[in-house]
Amino acid sequence: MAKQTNPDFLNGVPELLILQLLARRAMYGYELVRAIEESSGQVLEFGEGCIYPVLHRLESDGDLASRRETVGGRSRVVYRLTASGRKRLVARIAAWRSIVGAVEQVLQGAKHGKPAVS
Amino acid sequence: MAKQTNPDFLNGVPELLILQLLARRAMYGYELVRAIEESSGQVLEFGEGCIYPVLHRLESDGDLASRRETVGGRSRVVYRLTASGRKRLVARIAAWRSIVGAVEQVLQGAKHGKPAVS
DNA sequence: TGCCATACCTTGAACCACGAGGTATACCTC
DNA sequence: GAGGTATACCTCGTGGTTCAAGGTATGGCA
Repeated sequence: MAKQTNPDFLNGVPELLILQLLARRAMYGYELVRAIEESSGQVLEFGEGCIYPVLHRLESDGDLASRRETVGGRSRVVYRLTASGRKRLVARIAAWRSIVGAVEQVLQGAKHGKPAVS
Repeated sequence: MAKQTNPDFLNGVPELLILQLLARRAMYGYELVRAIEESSGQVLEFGEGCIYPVLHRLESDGDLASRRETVGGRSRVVYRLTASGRKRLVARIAAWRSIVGAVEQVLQGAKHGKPAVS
């Protein structure tokens, strides 16, 4: 049995990936959903109900700016990274690498912390 | 001021580390709390309110077995990994590496998924 | 005309880390 | 012997986050 609750290791990962992808080029929500799937080799699949709230929160925090665009009669909301968002991305990546490094350290049974980054 | 909400990347990490540390040797809750801090170089610090519920859940799932021990008048609950828990650890590590690999792939801007593991 | 893909959004539930609080015993100091 | 600190266990409530499901609307295709 052993119910698997939901210890997926995703937490802040959508935000990190959104910031990273938008750092390369401006995109709209629906595009981001599939860009994450494709770019991760179908390993990471976030639904729209997960992506949109993050976009709205990041925008209200000033980390994203949106611009309405109409292509072929279709209305899209295109997001781009602001300067503030770029700083947030750098901080998030640093935090991510710190966590990953620490977990790997435990998994490999290291006894003493090493100052060197990967 | 760009509130930092709580996008720590910890989710299932306590469970993973507990399983890993108990795979090496049996430990009790209070010991685990500080073993995680020390073993991760003070990067990961989980409170007791986070560790104990995980221990109880893992035990009720049959992944841990507990044994009461009295040392110097002090009562401790020592946990050890069961066969089921060992399988869970292997699965959790595989999931962890899969996630980390996928995120790194996106961060490095890979376009096509590669079949090879890291 | 009907169907699917595109494109956006909201809502509700479940889950998890975390802080704060609570109990009890041993050890050390005063 | 009185008081504080460290050990050792536990529970509760809160907040943030993922996620499935549902809802709306338009364009292209058969």
